Amino acid sequence: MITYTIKEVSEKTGLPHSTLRYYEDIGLLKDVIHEKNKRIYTDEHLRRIEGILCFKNTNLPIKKILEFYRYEENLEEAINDIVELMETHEISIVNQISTLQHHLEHIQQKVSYYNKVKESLENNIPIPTWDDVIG
Amino acid sequence: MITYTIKEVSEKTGLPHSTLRYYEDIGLLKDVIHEKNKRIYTDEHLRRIEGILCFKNTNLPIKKILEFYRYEENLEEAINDIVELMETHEISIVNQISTLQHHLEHIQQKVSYYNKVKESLENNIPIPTWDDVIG
DNA sequence: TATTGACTTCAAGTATACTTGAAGTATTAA
DNA sequence: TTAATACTTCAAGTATACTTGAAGTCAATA
Repeated sequence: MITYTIKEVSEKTGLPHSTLRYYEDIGLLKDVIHEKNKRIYTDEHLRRIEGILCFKNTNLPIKKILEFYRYEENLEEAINDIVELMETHEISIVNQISTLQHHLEHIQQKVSYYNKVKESLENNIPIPTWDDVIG
Repeated sequence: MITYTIKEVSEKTGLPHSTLRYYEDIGLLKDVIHEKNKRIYTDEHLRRIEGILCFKNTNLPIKKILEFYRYEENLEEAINDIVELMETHEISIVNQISTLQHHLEHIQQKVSYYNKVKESLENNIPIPTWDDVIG
């Protein structure tokens, strides 16, 4: 079986050692082998970390990620909870994307505007108003 | 001039009183009029809060938002900084969107998978593996 | 054998962004 | 005039997610 040191896992996942230990402390990473005072990780741990990062990067709070894995351990009893958690999270991501897209347009307008301002200042011509550029 | 109480601003912006006071404390909201022991807000404040929320909702940290408004007060000297801040932020938002879109696909697969699991449990048929549903 | 390097634990500290609570003030309604 | 309402200040507390520091362990090389 292929195994990894904490350093290798850290490099592969981009998570610092401290975070890997922290995730283990709070029960997010389970069954990490402790042998001769060293942690040993397997591909299963790497997959789990990938999953954690997917949740984390979509702004699911750690408590909810923990909940998800608790449910997964009792799939039969918790199937409704797990489906609801996932569907709610899917909606959350869709909403996050549309919020970002909406605000992106506004930021792009700002980029336009301040570039025009910059140009005007460089050429010593009057600074445009927001409405000159955007309105 | 149209003015607003803290309550009205809170209702219009969705920000609690405490947050409006906090933003004022840290210098994010400026020139709020204090009259007869009450705060008075104008449409300019509302526009400023809109801007703050645009930045906040796109995950620009408060320190950077403060920086932006400090730059804006010295547009001529800080035009390069402000353009850089905005362009960097634009890129950040584009990256956030694509990260979310990428992870959304994975979450949608999970939704599919757990819905199949749920169905199987309800019909007393064997639970599919991930590869059965997704692979 | 000693020292180096890579790990270990555990408690305490940090960063960000607010929120809460206690005590006070001003305006209005009874 | 008293009581209710709606605000006010300011310090301290909270939530989330880690990070840091000090002191110790283990195996391998000098």
